[in-house]
Amino acid sequence: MQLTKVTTIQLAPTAPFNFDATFHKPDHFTTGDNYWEPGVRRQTFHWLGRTLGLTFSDAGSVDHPAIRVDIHYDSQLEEHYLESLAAEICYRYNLDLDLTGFYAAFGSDAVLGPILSRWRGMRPGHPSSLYEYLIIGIVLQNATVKRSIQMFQALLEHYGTLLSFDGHDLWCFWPPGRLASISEEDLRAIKVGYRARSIKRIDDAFASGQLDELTLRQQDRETQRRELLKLYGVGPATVWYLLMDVFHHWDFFDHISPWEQKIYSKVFFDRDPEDPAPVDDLLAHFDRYGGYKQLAVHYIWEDLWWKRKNEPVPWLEKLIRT
DNA sequence: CATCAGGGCCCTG
DNA sequence: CAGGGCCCTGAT
Repeated sequence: MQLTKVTTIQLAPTAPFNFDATFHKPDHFTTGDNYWEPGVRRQTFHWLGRTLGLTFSDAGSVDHPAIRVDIHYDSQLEEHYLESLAAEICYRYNLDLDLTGFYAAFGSDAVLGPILSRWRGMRPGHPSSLYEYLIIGIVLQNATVKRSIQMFQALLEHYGTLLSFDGHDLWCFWPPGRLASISEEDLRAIKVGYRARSIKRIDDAFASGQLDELTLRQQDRETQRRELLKLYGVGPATVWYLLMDVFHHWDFFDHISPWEQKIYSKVFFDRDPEDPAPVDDLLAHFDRYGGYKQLAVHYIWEDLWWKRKNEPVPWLEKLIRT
């Protein structure tokens, strides 16, 4: 689908704001639904029944931030639609997040201090809706990175829409309920394996109205956790990611998967990844970051992945099963 | 060739 | 609460 029309809006994040570290997370695997280069991020966006192509451009500085968003579309967008889209972008990327308390508390911390100044203004966040993130979470399960990418790409190519805009072709997610007429067998045929059942049931849950993202955002964390765990195929690992990335809770840390345990062990305790520190020791260690523990670990984690992007980190390469 | 684990989760006993 | 099984892939 060619998106030939363009309209532009400006967003004003709170200062400080780091464009690249917010709009590109080097630990997220890349597929054909977004394209980043310094100062520019292109991505598809499914919002209120419309498929859009978005180009985010850095139009300011860390201390005087501004984001230009070129919205590529094909049918008329009303003013109130643009307003709700802007609010949604703001939510997903945490453009209103106030980081001053976090920086004040840990700016002079021996470990965190240098990292905070290196990435000053970086926001946590994720481009996906709850539905989209659930699908991604399912294809991450029990698979190597390469296989996850393969499954996700196959899903996009079968059920998504290829959007052409701004000189790029990027895949856009399909809407919840799209899989109603698709059988579990159809999904298995594109090699998602036993995850077909989880994907089907998640799609059903949204189509039937059992789950509504905007309603769930208003609930407290434990309600969110409980509701998400009701979904077939969603367990502790997936719900942990969701509470952080989709629901933006920064003050809890209760799960560490085996591959992350090895990396944290090396980073925080300089332990041999083959003989990692117990999960409970790591969780206890994170307590020092109090109500900011997700933010603290996110900063340290992203710092590591940016480092790897610029130069190989030999011990880390071994732990990434591509 | 065969075997096995991988960025989990469900189900059973 | 422990452990087997699961789709597929590629490493060994």
